[in-house]
This record gives sequence, C-alpha cells and structure tokens, in this order.
Amino acid sequence: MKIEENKVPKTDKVIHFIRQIINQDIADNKNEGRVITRFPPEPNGFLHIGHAKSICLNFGLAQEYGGRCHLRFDDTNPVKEEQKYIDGIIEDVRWLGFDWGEHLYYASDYFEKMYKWAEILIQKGLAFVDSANADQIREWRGTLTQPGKESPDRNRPFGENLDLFRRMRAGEFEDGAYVLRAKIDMAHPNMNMRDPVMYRILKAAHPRTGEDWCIYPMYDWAHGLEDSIEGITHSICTLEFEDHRPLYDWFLDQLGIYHPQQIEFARLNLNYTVMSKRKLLQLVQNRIVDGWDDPRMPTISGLRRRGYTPEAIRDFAERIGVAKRESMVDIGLLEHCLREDLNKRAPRVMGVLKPLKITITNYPEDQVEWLEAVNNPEDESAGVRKVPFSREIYIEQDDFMEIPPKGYHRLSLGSEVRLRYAYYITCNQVVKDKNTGEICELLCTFDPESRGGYTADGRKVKGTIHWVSVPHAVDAEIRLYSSLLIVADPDAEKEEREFIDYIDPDSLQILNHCKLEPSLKDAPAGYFCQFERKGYFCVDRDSVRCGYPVFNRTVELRDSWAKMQPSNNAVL
RNA sequence: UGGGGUGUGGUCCAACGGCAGGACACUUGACUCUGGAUCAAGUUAUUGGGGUUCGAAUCCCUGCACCCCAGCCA
Repeated sequence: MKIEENKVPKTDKVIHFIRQIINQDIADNKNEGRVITRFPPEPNGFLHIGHAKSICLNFGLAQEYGGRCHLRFDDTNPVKEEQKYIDGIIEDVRWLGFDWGEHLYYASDYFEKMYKWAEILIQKGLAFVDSANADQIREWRGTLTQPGKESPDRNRPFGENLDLFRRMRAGEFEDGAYVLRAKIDMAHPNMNMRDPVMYRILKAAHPRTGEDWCIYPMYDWAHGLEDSIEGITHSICTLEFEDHRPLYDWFLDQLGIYHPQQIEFARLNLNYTVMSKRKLLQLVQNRIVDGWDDPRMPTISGLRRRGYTPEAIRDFAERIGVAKRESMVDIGLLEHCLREDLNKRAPRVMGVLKPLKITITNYPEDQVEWLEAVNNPEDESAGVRKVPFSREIYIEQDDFMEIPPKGYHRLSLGSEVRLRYAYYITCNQVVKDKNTGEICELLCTFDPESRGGYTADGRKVKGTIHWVSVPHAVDAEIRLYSSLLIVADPDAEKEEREFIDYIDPDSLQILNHCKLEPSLKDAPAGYFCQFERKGYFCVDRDSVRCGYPVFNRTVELRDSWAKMQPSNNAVL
C-alpha cells in the first residue's frame, strides 16, 4: 500500500529509514497504526551519549507518532547488575527530558512467564537440557566456516528434559551443570542458530528478585518475549543484533505469540572520546578520571556536570541522523549544538581566568561606579545588571601584549582599548618583576568622556576586553577541560596500542584565584553562564564543599583570533 | 574460504530512474561595545569495472574495501 500523507505526522525532520518503515506500517495499518517503542538498558553501567541517541530515537518516535515508549531494564544477568545503575539510568533518562509514564518495566518481572514458555518449547520438542560444559558447547558449536556437531543430550526424551529443567529451577544443580538449549540446527550458517543457550544456572542474588531464581534467561530468548509481552511494535536496537534477528523471530514464531519487528541502526561513535562501557569503566577504575560523572566523560552524568543541556543533546541526536552505516561523528557538532543552545540562554558575566592587574592612575582613589551591563544580547528579557568599576581592575593576561603582532586588537603599550560597559583606557607603563622580568602590573589612564563605552566624538576603538574590579572581585576555581584522547580514533591508529596510551594527561587544568564579578558570589551548583569572550561555564557541585565558587568550563567560545595564531594550531 | 551488513564532499545525513541537497567543519567578505552571535558568498562527494535506459548514486552483473558473528554477556 502506498503511504498516505495524511496518516503520518508532518515534520521538517529527515525521514530516515526507521521513520519510513513506521510510515509504511501505518499506511498498511499494521498494529492498527500504533507505535510502541522501548529503551531497554541493562543496569550494568551508566548511560553515555551513545545511549542518548537511542533514547532520543525511541522516545522521540513515540512522541512523533502519538505512541509511547517504555523504559525497561533488561536485568537478566544478576552477576553484573546493580540497583545503583538502575537509579542512575532513571535519573539520566528523566534529565534528558523523557517520560515513560507508568511504563517502567523490568525483564525480571516476566521471569515466570518466560519460564512457562520455555516449558512449552520443551514440550514441543524444540528445547532440551544439555549437560555439556561451556568448553564442550564451544567446541561443538563449530566455526564460522565449519558446521557444529549436535550435543549427545540433544535427543533426550522430552519428559526427562522437563524434569531436569524443573530441577534446574528448583536449585538442585550447581552453576554450569546444565543449560537449556533451543533445538534448531547445528549446521546453520548463522552461528546464533546453532542450538543457542536459553537458560543458565546462576546462583546469584538479583537486585530485584533476590534469591527467587537460580536460572536466568539469555538475551536472545528473553528479549523478544519482553517485547512481545509489552506489545512493542518497533523493537529498535543496534547493528550487532542484526545476526540475532532470525533467532528473535524464531522464538516468537515457535511460540505463536505477538511478534514485534526488530529494526537495527548504527550506534553512535564520537571522535576524541571513548564510548564502550568497558573502556569507560577502565577510566574510572584506573582513576584517570574522577568518576562516572567526571566532566570529561561522555556519560550523561558527566555531560550534565560539565554543563551540557538536555536540549543540546536532543538537538544533536536529531542532527546526526539515523542510518545503518557505521560512522564517526565529529565532536564539533555536539559542541555546536551546545553553543547554539547556550548562546540563547546563558546570562553574560565577566570573569578573568588569568588575572593581570591594572591601576588606572587618573581614576579617583576611593571612587566606585556601578555601571550597567547587558545580561544577554540575544535575549532582551534577560535585562541588565550593575557591575562595579574602580581604580584597580583585573584584565586577562592574554589581553595585553607589550609588542603586539599584526592584527592584535587588544591592549598594548600606548594603545587604547575599551573596557566592556566601562571606559576607554590607554596603557602607559608596564611594571615588571625585577627578578623574573614577568609583567606584574599595568599603569593606564582612562578617558572620563567614554563612560559606558562610548565617546561623543564617535571614535572607533577596535578592541573590547572584559575586566573585574579588584576590591569587588570574587575568587574562584575554574576547571578547564579538553579531550581525553589525543587522537581522533585510537582504533584507527597504525600502532597496536591500547586506547589508554592515547589519553591526554593534561585534559584537566585547574585555575585558582580567578577573578569574577561580584554577582557570581553565591551562584548555586548547576548555575550556567557565559564568561564574555571566554566561553560557557557552570558551577560545579564542589562549590559547596570548597566554600568558594568552582566553575567548570562547559565549552569555549569559537575563537577566530586564536585560530589565526600559528602557535595555537598544535593545541587544536 | 560460512553467514549477516555497509560504501555519497574533511565529518554526519538526504536524494528511492529525472538539475547530487542540508548540517557541521573550512575559506572569504559584511556587521559588531564579546575576535562571540548574526548575515552573505565560496571550496570540496556518489567504491572500481561492465550492462539496462533518452536518462543511473538509485536497477542488473562482477570486483574491491570496511564492520559484525564462533559468551552459560547484552
């Protein structure tokens, strides 16, 4: 049937292949037009930006098509799963902005049902209890090019299978003594179809079912059943499960129960970062990072702490698209989405990261002026605030050069520059440390006629720099982050080295005694803003513990000046 | 050397027999009290070879490259 335009939602989004499939299903009136998806994490780790792609896809599709998306924990392996991961995942999905209503499920809630279905398969002669050990099963499975061989237990009478399976459940056997296997085809070219294991004995406490069970279902057996029970229409997963689809289909067909459609798409890869749970865990355990929510981590909790917004992540997920080809997305796109969101919303403030003191010699000694500053030029409703100005101020070390290169718009000896929202100043003298020769102070004069940053004569001042009044400055710690990896893709490197060898030891830089304008004194954890000309920053939760503000640099502003400087190219 | 997938600018995604388009990145210019933002312009692509067709990224044949599968993980 042709797709009828009026039945599918209007959208300016890309109609990727999954939307096409759904549109076709709706046109065919498959599932009476329902769209029910699910996000099925295993609670054995924290979520990362790759999961966010899947979350946005599944929940997003459900929203677009007026359906629903279930949050389902695929908790079928108690030896790896923990309650803390369940809690963390719930928090992260919610933070991303998605709501599953009452549709929070656990695979473990279906264990009894699954067990009954397993007995049915045994009764149909389609499953058997195998006493072979793991090594034997592996050996008899054959190889990619050679067929496997049938287990001697394969033709066990069904009564015996049933009895053994019941005793497996009853806890009569030790781990590994028996498994339940599907009886399919040991010569099948698809390895997954060579009598796959359905249940194994695992005498482990389960975070939810405790000691109720000592046999646990394998993914291939369990997943389709979970989808079927919940009435999932489109079961979306990643590419590596493509080979498993025939088995997914087989179980459902043999049981004759409702059969959702499995659809596979390519997982997200991001350059300059690592994405697998294993590698992320390695970073945490080796204390290369501060924990799962270290702001350098691509975990949802890490991104959140870094200052990423859910809006930016959702926008990113939409922009990268959905397809079947494996790809490597540029981290620059994520940062672009972030800047675009923050540009609209982040209040502007002034903060000096690496202070250089200026004394304005012709400014009255005890005078303080509160000058008006715009909070957000992109958002008039953000209003204005007053910032104190005095005889002594800090500017950024980078904003002064004794001998400026060509094209330098900032302050230099003898040149005039605008202090944002304040005055024009001219540098007259450089004070240096007698021993080291380092610049420690600048003596400048200001033009009283330029109050607010304009003069009546309308003369052009090319450079505008930010500043903070010395007596009013709030001391802060600022944490600067760069990529964890020094190469875009460790796996693509010629040398056979571990990703850990490509870790940048200097990806975290801590700046102390940074100087912020006084409005930031009591900014609460999570508060985000733009330090003008520097980037977007947010207050870290460590602020509370430290007793002074601690800011994370979320992302730098684009800097076309820095890009022109050859010395900086190496850093990029 | 079995099976399952995938090949479009630097990167990601479109185009589903009819002018290869968008986003990011990059370059240039304009504007600017953030070297930000904004605006304008521009560079760069269909895996090779054959075939069908008036016409092929798209259909057919045949190579090549890359990814996944031999857990009692998911």
